[in-house]
Amino acid sequence: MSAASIYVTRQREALEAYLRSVAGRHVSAEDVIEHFAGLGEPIGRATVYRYLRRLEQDGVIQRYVTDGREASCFQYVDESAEAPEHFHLKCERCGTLQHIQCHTLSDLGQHIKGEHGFDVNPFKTVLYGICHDCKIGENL
Amino acid sequence: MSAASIYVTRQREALEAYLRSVAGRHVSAEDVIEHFAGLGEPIGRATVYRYLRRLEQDGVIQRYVTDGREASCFQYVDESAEAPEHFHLKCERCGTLQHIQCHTLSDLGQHIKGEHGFDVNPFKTVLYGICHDCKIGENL
DNA sequence: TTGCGTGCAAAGGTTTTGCATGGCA
DNA sequence: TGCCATGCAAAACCTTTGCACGCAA
Repeated sequence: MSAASIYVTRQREALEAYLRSVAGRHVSAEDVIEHFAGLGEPIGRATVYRYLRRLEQDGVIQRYVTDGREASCFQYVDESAEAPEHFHLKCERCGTLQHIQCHTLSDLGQHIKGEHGFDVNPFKTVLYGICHDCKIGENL
Repeated sequence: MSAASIYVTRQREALEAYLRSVAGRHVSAEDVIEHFAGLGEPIGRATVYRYLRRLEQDGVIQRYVTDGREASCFQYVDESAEAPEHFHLKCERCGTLQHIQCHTLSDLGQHIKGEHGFDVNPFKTVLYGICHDCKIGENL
């Protein structure tokens, strides 16, 4: 599936290793850049963006957009490991992004596929709403 | 609910009328700007953005983000009329955005609220995946 | 008259692109 | 050696902000 990757460079190995190391979490391009800058072996902005885009096209990572001005986030698509199918829940109030795993959501995917002919990608999808804490805090 | 609106101006009336006239569809800020430019009575960029943000905060319209670089889209929240609770489906391949109305999705909202304490906002949420046509076209 | 609303232009943040150089195979 | 990958800076894109002027109340 990674037929596109022809040359193996220091930057690529470092980037892929880093992304794999944060497989459970979500990181932004800026996070990646800062990470390597902090390590003393910086990787150029353009390289990071180019590589992230490429990995996304290859299906190795998933990009998902959260809100308005905020940057995109990326996440390793680890088919085998401890990051199984899950959805993102983003609170419109406090901005918290949480992952949930729930068979009802898988059922939903089946339903939409069957009834509406649309194959939902749970990794990319972000459900918006108000989280528990915010709802209590504002007793709405 | 629109306690914030103090002055009534030509621009505001025109903007709100336009947004209401496209209640079913989704429009971007650019769409709005071009619409009035085409009419020969242009409204300044800043005014459009400021007003859209304000309407969003007042709950009159909903903003939802689709993909990466693309601009935000807006949509009138018409509680009473022919735009009842629905979800957005965006195809990752062809970019088409469709609306679906489906009680299973409402059920999902109930479930997430009950089980996960999260109150989903269907207007803002965009489900990503591959649409029927693209799936057939690429026979995946 | 008061002060919110408007519009222009400039700034801001994120992502892409042009181009010369570097490094894998 | 050939050609992809890198990095810098500049451009592109969407959105916000500063500031002076206009206009509703």
